[in-house]
Amino acid sequence: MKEYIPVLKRTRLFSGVGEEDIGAMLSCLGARLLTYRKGEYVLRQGEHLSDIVVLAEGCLHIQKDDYWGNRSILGQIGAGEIFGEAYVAPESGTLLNDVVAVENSAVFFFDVKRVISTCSSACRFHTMVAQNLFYAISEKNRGLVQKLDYISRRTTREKLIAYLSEEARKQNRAGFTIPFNRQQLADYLSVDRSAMSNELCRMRDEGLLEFEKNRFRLL
Amino acid sequence: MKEYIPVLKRTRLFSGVGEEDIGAMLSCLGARLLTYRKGEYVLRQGEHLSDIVVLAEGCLHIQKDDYWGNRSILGQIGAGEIFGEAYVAPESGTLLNDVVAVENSAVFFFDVKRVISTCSSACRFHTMVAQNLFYAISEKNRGLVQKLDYISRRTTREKLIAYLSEEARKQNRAGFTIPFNRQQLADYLSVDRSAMSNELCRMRDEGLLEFEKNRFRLL
DNA sequence: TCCTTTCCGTTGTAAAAACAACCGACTTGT
DNA sequence: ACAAGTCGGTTGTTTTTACAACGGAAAGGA
Repeated sequence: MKEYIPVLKRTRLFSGVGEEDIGAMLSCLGARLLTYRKGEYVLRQGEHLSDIVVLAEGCLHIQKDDYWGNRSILGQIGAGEIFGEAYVAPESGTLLNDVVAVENSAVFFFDVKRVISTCSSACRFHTMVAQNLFYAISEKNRGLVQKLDYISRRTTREKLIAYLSEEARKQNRAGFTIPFNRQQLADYLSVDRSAMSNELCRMRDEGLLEFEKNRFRLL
Repeated sequence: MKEYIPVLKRTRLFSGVGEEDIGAMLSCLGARLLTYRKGEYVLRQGEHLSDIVVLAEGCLHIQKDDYWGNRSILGQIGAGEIFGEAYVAPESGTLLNDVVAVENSAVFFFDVKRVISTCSSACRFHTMVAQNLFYAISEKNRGLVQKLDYISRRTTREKLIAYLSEEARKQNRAGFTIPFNRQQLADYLSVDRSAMSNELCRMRDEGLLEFEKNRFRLL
């Protein structure tokens, strides 16, 4: 476990906490470290979860098989990232997805009850970890609300406008770059790539915007 | 402020806390109570927010005007409900929506920093309120992930299947009722009502399911 | 340099959704 | 009992998307 403390130190959850303090806190947080081989399931859809999951090493996929066996990959978890925050409330429903190791991986599990109840012993930074977790969920929440705002538009054009306007506003200038290539943007907005590419060019021809690669300018 | 303590007692945030303890906690949580007349803005898109908002009385709409002035209503806040959890992280982006009073309303604002940092004085239930908030966000998060899972499907049929399967699984029986009428379900899934109604009947004719009003049975 | 891969625009076709409009059943209030 | 409103199904038309397939440009590696 100790060997991963430098990794933990760089995570959102332990931001602002020193390595010695992390080491001292591990038992107090009920930390468990498990390793998985490529292809193994870390969590399964339908299970209950009462731990916050932090990936120390490797790569996980969040995926779902529908009842015809079609698999869709909803997300990826890289080293240092958190998972499970949405499922740890006492009355929470079960996991909505499978989590599978796509590389050999090392995974920390922290008992959420012990994370958010400050312990009686003298963990100086326990409160900070709890707050980090709180803020992490809060920001994830905002990201979900935003994505939902884009995706709930009816047409591809509306989705693009919603996304690009927000990105322009956020970067606060006429020209801005987006962190996606075409395929990734299409996946993010849940539309077909070629249809989206089509729509983008049509909007350009109508004089609504300009673009080159992932650099855009709204007119 | 005191007159709303019975209302607060029934909220998710103060669940498990007695009225006297709530009263004692109000100042310690940095509570402010503001009233709004019907039509007034409570919060505006683009603002920063560092408070958790609890509606004590009235009704608020979460809405957004796009840059052509088209207004869309994304949600409603009823008495006792919480808002703002997605925006209170220190580095969080600004509010993505307007919040408007559609009735005369009374609104509590709680400084989020004071909610999640247990105070030095002897607020016995402060920790419980912080945990309640944490779990509330966590569950809201799960709801968003789930909705996103439905809406990101390409066709109306796929959205319906995703939603109905999950609802069947959740209620754990072949027959189940949904908490929406047709228009509300269409709004929730972000599709056209008549197109959805069409698709539902087509699925029924194909023998995939049966329904009557808001009672369904998957076959 | 040559080969392979990735990225992105383009086209055509088939499928699906949006939209508008209408109807009958049922509820609700007066 | 009547009028008004809500709800859900249906139809037909137009718009939009998905899908498959192709080609050229650019990037990267052997």
